[in-house]
Amino acid sequence: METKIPISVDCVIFGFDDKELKVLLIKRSQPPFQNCWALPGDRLRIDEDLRHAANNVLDRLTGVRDIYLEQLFVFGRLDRHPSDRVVTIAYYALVNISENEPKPSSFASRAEWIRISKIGDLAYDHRKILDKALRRLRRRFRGRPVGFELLPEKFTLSQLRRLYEAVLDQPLDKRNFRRKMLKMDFLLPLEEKQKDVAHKAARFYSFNRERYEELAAQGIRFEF
Amino acid sequence: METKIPISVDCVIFGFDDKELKVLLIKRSQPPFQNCWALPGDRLRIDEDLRHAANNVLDRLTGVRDIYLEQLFVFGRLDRHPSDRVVTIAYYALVNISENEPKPSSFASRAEWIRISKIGDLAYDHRKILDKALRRLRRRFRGRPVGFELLPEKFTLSQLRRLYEAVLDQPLDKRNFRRKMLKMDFLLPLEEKQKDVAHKAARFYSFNRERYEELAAQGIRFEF
DNA sequence: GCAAAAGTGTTGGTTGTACACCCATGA
DNA sequence: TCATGGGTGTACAACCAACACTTTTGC
Repeated sequence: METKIPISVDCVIFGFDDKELKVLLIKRSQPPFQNCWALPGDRLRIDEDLRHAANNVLDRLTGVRDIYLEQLFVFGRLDRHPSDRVVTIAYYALVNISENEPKPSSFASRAEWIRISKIGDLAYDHRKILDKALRRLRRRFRGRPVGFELLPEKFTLSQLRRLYEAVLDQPLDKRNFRRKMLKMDFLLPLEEKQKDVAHKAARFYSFNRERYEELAAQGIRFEF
Repeated sequence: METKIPISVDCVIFGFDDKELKVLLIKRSQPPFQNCWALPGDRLRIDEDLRHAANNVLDRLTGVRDIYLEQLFVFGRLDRHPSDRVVTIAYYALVNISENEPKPSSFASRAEWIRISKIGDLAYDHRKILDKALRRLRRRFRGRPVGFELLPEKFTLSQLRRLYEAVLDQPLDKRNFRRKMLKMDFLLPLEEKQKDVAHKAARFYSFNRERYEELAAQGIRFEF
């Protein structure tokens, strides 16, 4: 009985443009699913480490590189691929859109940031993979402070709040949000403020990752 | 470039004997890692669905069958197998020890429930897999009411508390635990009480899964 | 001066935590 | 009658949700 099976990796890359949550998709230039939108993904080679493979695939198809990919789930239904049996390992990541301009290549004729709300069906079972990634993302946002990867280095508390509102898909009270976040004590207030805005300039903050790790190591729980 | 890769499935099966958390292990009768303890696991066949494969493997090696296995993680380091490259998909489950007496067969010379605290190193990277499963188990126990699978159908609140104490590895206040659990309103108090115990007989409860699903569907969060 | 977003406190209700004694039972 | 675990209540602290006005800025 055959026990060697093709494995692929697929990447769900989330970005945020200060208003909406987006995902990095490619348009396939080849069958199967020619001209369909799909998650960037390709076969795993036998000498590739899994996470490296995911990074390589992503780079090959979209030019996005060197990001931290986290394993999401394995999808292995017998019928998930139209011809072969292919087991796919899905990875996901959060990145800053403005620092990751996609450039299509290989079998991707296009590679673009697409708004979540505009995404319909995708190639293979990629829509299911995306939905799973979205559920995971929401759970993560409630359970601990993530998502700083989706923002620029310096951000205002309103930007951070809008991100949470976009991901959790619900409005959040400005004052309570601010208090809760600042109490956690891993946001570093900067001297710098917004400029050229038609309203009171907001203070910038940066995420103090070291402080966060320190607190997390002490077992502190950051519920949201 | 070769892109077909052997895949295996490994199962981390947790049980609880009213005192300690245990895991179902096999002793391998074949190389590699002959005579080492290992998680029950074997190759995935090309026509097997993933979860079925995990159930089949578990049944073949230990006789434990028809349990709900949840996907844990994929382990795919290039060096995790001494000769080939094998990517493994780990599954985990919680079962009631007294209803799942292991019977070794196939390449398992033994199949036993082993106390977590007694487990040293295991074959392959199985120790790492076990550690990951333990971390997941603890997180699950905090985040929602799980673990009823580890108990008999009817159980006392003390049994439930001892389970939580064993998994979370910390003592819990009797009164607070009781209040918190009962407030969640998915434990069904039964008329039946303990018998032949040298102290006041405790009331039995059962887990009202329907009520739980109903509450969960309403978006109620059960933090512990 | 107006539109737009920033920033700021208080209150009432809920929840979590710490803690100690009496009860029922079998040996 | 003693040892064992079952079962119960309260008080204080911490946390959360709801809510409105003043400030700064560019146009």
